Amino acid sequence: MDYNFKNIEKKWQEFWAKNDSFEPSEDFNKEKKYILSMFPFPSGRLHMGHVRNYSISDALARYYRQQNFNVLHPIGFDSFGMPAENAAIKNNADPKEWTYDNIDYMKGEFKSLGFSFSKKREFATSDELYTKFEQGFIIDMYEKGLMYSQKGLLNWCPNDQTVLANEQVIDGCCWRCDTPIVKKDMNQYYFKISEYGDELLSSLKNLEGGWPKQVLTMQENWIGKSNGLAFHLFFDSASKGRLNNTFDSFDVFTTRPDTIYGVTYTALAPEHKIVTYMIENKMLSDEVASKIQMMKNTSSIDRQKEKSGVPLGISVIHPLTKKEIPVWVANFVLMDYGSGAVMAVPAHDERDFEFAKKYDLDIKSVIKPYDKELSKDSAFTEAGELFNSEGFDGQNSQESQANIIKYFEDKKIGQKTTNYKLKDWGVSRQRYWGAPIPFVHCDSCGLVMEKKENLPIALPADAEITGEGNPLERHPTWKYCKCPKCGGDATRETDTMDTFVESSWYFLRFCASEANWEDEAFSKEQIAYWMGVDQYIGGIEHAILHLLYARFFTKVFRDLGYLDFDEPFDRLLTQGMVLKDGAKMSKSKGNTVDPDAIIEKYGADTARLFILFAAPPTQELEWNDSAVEGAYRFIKRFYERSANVIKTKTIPKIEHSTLSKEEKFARLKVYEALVRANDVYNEKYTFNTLIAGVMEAMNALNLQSNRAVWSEAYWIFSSIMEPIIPHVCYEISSEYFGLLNLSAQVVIDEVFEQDTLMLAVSINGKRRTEIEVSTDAKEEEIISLAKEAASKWLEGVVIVKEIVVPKKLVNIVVKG
RNA sequence: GCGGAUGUGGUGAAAUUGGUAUACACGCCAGACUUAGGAUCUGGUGCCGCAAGGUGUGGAGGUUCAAGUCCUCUCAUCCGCACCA
Repeated sequence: MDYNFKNIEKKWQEFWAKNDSFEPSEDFNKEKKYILSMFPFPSGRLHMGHVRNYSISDALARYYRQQNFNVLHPIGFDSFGMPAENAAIKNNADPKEWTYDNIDYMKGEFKSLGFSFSKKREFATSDELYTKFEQGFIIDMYEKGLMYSQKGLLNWCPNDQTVLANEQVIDGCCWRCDTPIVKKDMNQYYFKISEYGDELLSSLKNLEGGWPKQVLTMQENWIGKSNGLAFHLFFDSASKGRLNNTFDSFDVFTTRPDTIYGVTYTALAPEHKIVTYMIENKMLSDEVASKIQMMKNTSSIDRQKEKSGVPLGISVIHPLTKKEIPVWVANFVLMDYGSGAVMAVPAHDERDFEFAKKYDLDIKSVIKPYDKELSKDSAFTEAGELFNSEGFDGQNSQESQANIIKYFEDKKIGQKTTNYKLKDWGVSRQRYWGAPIPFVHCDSCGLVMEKKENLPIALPADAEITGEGNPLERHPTWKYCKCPKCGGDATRETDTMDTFVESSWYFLRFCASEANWEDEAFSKEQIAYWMGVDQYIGGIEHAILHLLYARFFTKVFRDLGYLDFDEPFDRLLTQGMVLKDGAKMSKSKGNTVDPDAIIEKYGADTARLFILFAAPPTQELEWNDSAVEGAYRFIKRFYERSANVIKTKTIPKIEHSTLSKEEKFARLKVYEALVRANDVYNEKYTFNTLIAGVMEAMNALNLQSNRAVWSEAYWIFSSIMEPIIPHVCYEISSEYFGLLNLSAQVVIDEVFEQDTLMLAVSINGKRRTEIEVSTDAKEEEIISLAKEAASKWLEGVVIVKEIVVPKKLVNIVVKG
């Protein structure tokens, strides 16, 4: 009866593989559950974060299978991306070979962990069959006007030699290699995600309850909606002349129209087109021009250190007071928000104040607090009462905002406007290992979409990857093609797509059964049945990027008519990180624990049990070697004590009333564990408490030796623990129960019925003693028992009140 | 600065949602079995105290018969965003 995990785990892994145990049914009348873990990048080996991620989803998938749901629990590989190319540069490897070798190895790891993934729906996003449909979608999006190309200032990573999306720039550095990014003027393709900004924001409401609050807030902040007033500031005639009449105005946006009368200067971003024009046409002194150039060259982090600016020597007219206002260039004005220009109200905005103090600009107060004096030493940024504001004097900030906007609109000099921080998603990358953008450049037809029947446009196998430039661009033949429209000589687009495009629809592809893979990306019917994902599980690091893009794609696909819902993921669980020695496991810190080594030493069940027992899934998990041993010991005991079980094809019938106290107690604990298990799998996901409940019940079982009680307990345990430690549970279940117990378990009430129960007795809320009372004892009876037991504490005091909380306690309130 | 969380034994963590604080596990201590134990089993283990008892969920107040849980203030830590006009 030795616990030989190696034999047991191998045996059941082979059994599951041979029986296709985890394939979803095509019967769409069954109730479904779609359980999805974020798919991995095939970096080579699984790490503990993966093991945690898939242990959680596997537990849910296996539970729902037992409950007779049709369960889709797929896995795939997010296999395009730069590490493959970097390996190619470093080791002269073929990115494709490198990727698919890694995938093979990781599939072996999945198997050795006993994860119940559907095998038949596995794919890698670098599969040409996946690229084929993705390219089709891109063409659709372009034709629908949801994708466009534009020259613009882009985030360029000099190390990775590619453009990055705004979302991929962290603190001014590349999200992947931490190299400071530089701005580069390039042509780039964009998805119009900003067009969906409002819906992406408003439908976050529908995710409340299902998604962690933190993620909702992060997305809300990222979208960054703000309402305000936009208007033109017109140059005075002298300034217009200086600008050769090329410009007569520029736009500004404010969320504080109530401060409009306090505008004393305005500021443009260093990259603003008027500034560029003035520099190019030598309208500024060399000194001023070089100062502006320096601002442009300064990274966004350094720009935050100190405000600086220069006057441009031109002025605009205040739209209401008609006064002249100087125009400055200021380093704190961002080109990519609003119009790249601001009206400055130093009296009521901290930045404007700081800038005005530094350059000795006018400060004009127009709002005062209701309850105190206006300070001259700082900006008053709160709401208050307007003054110095002509017809709006005396109004409060809030009402005046609406009134001032209306005034601008009535006079047709401005309008109510909504601004978003969310920018369009730049998706082209100058890299090899990605899905080619299926467009063709033709001298006579311009930009032409590839014909869908020619898809996929696959990568050439013989590209030279050196880390410099774009391998597709440099390939001797790949880019030369015929124009799909006129048939003339043309060239292919050599940019590839951001890998986040692949992960934005992979969950839809999983809904397609293998039989249809060649013909369609997915069918509407299959999608309608399987979507939305009932439970999505992954790391918080995807809170913005992936999860926002996937939501965007879902809405786009809806508008393209591919599907009929608005949000892809009904419930989201963001798992905590796996730590060792208080820090995130990482190769550079040398504090990693290799899953393969743990499996070799203790087996997959131990790894899974430890990971789910050590902390609730949403919390950080500290790796602890001796606690792993503890998990192993529990499984070993669990297995060895199954020797007490009698073989049976049904759950044993037990006459509860004939049992001893210990036997009754053991049954109580067993059924308490079952109740908790249902609660955990359906609602709470706190697997640690479920496991604790089973351990408690095991401890209680050990105090008695009734083999019927043991058998009933194991019938239930090997069912409710199977989602967590499947191999050993299958072993026990097949040995004693013919695998017939791996299904929904019925809670019986009689075990919870006790003859007597213990009530705590407290005096003034302080626990003093306890009493045993029969379950049908009357309240007076209980009180008198309690008084008797607590007599010691009742001498010389007056009883004010007696409170009986049924099945819990008696509280006696005393005075004196 | 704005936003989101989290603070409970030596450690990871429980607490049926206002009702016996510390379940379960790790660690530690003791005992048993052993030639031996880093195996296994049994028992103990919040803190102070010989005990009676006192005290205890970051801190200070409050509501309540009763607060880890609700309210007010406050401190600390972590995370995200950040010159967004």
